[in-house]
Amino acid sequence: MGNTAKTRLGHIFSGTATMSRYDAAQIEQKWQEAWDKADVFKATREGGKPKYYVLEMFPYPSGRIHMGHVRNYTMGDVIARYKMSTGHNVLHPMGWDAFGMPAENAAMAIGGHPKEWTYGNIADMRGQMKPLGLSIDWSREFATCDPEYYGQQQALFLDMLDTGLVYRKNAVVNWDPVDMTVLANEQVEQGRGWRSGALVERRELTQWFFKISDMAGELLDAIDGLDNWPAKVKLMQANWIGKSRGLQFAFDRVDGGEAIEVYTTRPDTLNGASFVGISPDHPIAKALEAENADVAAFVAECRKGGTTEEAIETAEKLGFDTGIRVKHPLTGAELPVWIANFILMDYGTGAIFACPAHDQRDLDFCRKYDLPVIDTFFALDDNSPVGTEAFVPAKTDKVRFVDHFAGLDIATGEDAIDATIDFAEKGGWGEGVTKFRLRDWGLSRQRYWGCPIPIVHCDACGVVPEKKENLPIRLPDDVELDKPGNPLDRHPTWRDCACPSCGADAKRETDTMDTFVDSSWYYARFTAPRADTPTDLADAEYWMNVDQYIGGIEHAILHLLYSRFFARAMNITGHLPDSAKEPFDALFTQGMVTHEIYVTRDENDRPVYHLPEDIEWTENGARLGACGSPVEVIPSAKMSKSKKNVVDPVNIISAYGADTARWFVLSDSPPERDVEWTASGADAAFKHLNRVHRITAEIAEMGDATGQGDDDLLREMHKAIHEVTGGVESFGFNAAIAKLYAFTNALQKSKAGADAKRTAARVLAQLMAPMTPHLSEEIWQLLGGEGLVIHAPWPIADPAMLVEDTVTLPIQVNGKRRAEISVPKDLGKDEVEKLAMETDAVKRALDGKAPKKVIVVPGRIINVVV
RNA sequence: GCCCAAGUGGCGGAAUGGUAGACGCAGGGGAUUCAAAAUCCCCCGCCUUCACGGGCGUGUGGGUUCGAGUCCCACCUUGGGCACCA
Repeated sequence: MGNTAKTRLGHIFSGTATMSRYDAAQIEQKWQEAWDKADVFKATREGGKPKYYVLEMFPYPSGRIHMGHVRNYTMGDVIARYKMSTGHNVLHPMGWDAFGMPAENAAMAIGGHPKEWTYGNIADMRGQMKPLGLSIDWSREFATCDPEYYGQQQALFLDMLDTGLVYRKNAVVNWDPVDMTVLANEQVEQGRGWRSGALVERRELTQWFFKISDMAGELLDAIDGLDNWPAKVKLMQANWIGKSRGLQFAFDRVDGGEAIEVYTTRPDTLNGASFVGISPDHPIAKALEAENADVAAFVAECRKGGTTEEAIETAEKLGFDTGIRVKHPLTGAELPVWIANFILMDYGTGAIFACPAHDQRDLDFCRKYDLPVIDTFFALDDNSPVGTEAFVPAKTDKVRFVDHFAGLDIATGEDAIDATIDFAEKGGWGEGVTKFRLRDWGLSRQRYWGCPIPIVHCDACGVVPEKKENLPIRLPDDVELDKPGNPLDRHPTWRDCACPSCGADAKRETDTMDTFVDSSWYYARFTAPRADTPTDLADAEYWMNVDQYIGGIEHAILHLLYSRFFARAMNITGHLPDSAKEPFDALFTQGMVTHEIYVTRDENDRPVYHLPEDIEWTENGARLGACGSPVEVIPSAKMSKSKKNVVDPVNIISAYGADTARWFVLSDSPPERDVEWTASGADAAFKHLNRVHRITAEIAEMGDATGQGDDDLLREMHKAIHEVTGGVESFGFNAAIAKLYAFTNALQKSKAGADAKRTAARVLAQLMAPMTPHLSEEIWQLLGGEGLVIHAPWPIADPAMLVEDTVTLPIQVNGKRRAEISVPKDLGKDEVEKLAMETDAVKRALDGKAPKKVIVVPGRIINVVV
């Protein structure tokens, strides 16, 4: 329980007001029961209403909800409730992304079973989430670790295998040579295994892959149609897919061996080639590795370190001259072939030609190994040769080529590339090709707590898919998790099975699926969560697509790209209609919840972190409540357990109520940016809700007397309707709330009569209902609103009430504001200019002379240039 | 290393290329009260001025424009992602 919050607010509750006080706990329980009783959040296809599907990225069941969840689900709830009140059948489901490593880690660290740990956490989190009053259809809830869910996922896998979307090949993993186990990237710390501390190596395993690269072009082209996605996410995805056009050609070997195919996106720099580089995983490197101890040692050196692109890109550049020589296709010059650790086998052909003058990596490499650097072009105004910095102009910049083979002189990089590809194709020694950076999706994981891959290995038949009637292939419960490695691999009997093809004794695949598979189709499953096929087409047809998807920007690439792939795969396999190939119509990426960090130092000057609720504030700054030691305050960062800068939503809800928590996370920052949780901000939110409760209760008790300024109040009301509606529809929740503050101020100050005030207060309840649904129901009832506010149709602003008769125009002199005038809204340009020229400020600035220019923007501004 | 964002008062932030700082917090002053809390009213970017006013001001440096927080270029700092964290 958050003592700080309770103490801080004790005084609010101790008031002696005769009016009933704002009792959040009582109000929230009362209205949650009313909603349950009326079953208002059950998604149905009835009534001929348009549908609206709002989905927040489902949580990993860590066991505790955090403020990030509160923010994420509150945003979705605002949209869902708003859409309910605008006449939609709303689908707003919740589930659990329940497979993954933390459950296995917990089992290893504290004992127990991943299954029990996970389902226990789900129960806890559901219990913490329900008090938030979210408009969720809980009857559709599922966890990805339910056999009913992952069995359907296995069926999907088999269908994808049938259609050629799944295949096997070798791929590298992080290998811990001490624990003899595969490590996740997260488990590699500074190149070492997190438990053993051993230097990690890259090792090849045969693994299952989804053929996402087949759809690279389509996934890229379809980005254009994602009108309601953030531009930055679309750009990140486009860059990730990485379409490039380049030249593919071969270097003939001097020794007559098989030619080396290379791919380059800068064929125009072929004159500057100083060596040919191949990946340590290139077939030629592998062949040499087998017969040459020096090569084997070098390649082994290259395989040290993790598999991440970051590790490979930032590693020190290493090279080995193979002694092989190739012929430059144009000049006939001999070039050496080097093995280089920064060349990826996965991209292009796994071999390149290096042009050090115009590529920084190549240049660093050539300087290190003393290879020649040949300039192929210069800037138009600078002939100096490349030194330590490669000359890499934008492809749209014009440069001057030196003695170019395709006859180029001054040209842009783009034109030069096209001309070179043309030249090579005409000469018959090369071909223009389009390639993608996107690699196929490796889905095999050597872990227990995931969806088993429904495959059987038979000595006679080879790799055989399991029969659908045998699904789900369930995870065994009796496993030992106390040692590293995959417990399925060492289970005495689970692997044993009959071959689905010939019936002979066979062995199950022991790898499980990447948890990204689980989250790549859950949105489709929510449309028919109990169907005995992956989806029910009629339900999918009605509810898909997700109209509004909401989640963290950290999922901008992988999760969203994999989901887009899966929707297409499900369409091909008959589980989704054509209309649902692109599953998320609109995407919103919200920011994180942050908090200040409080730290003291131990005797060794190491930081000791403290929870916000243990801090006291004095005139001299922050100190520890218990002992009074001064505390250093570090600027806000993402809430994390290790830094203890966390505020538990459960504490906040019991101190202030859910409506305050919801109001605050929406009010203080634009939703796409981070929000800093502050105790004073939460207090302010709570005080405001108290004030709304008090004001509306007073209005409810007013007599029917007429007052002054009814029309002004109603104008304010219509403006509030207009702006709050716009704010909600455009995810401007903080702006909508600012308007609600202003409208509340206007309502409080207004001297209007009871009728106008009640009308305005009921509209206030409606406008606040998506954000503070419990308080809104209470006010609505108090003011005699009909039924539940969740069922009341959203108010519509009267355009006639939104226009002002006069406008205030600022007058600038040379772009600086010097005066303002108030004029009728429709006054003509010439009259406005005349009035402006007569103001003192303009006369003073002109000093009797004529202005150079006068700009009048009607209804906006006047600028006099002197 | 590569890709993508974000930087505005003491603080969170607002602002279709058109009055920078809406709204909220913190702070100051006042009303109410025996007193306090709660509540209500007023002030509140920085410098300068008794005041009227003037100058400066949206991370830094340039540019486009009658006019730039907003558009363009370069840089700095912080955050997200980099394919086995979810």
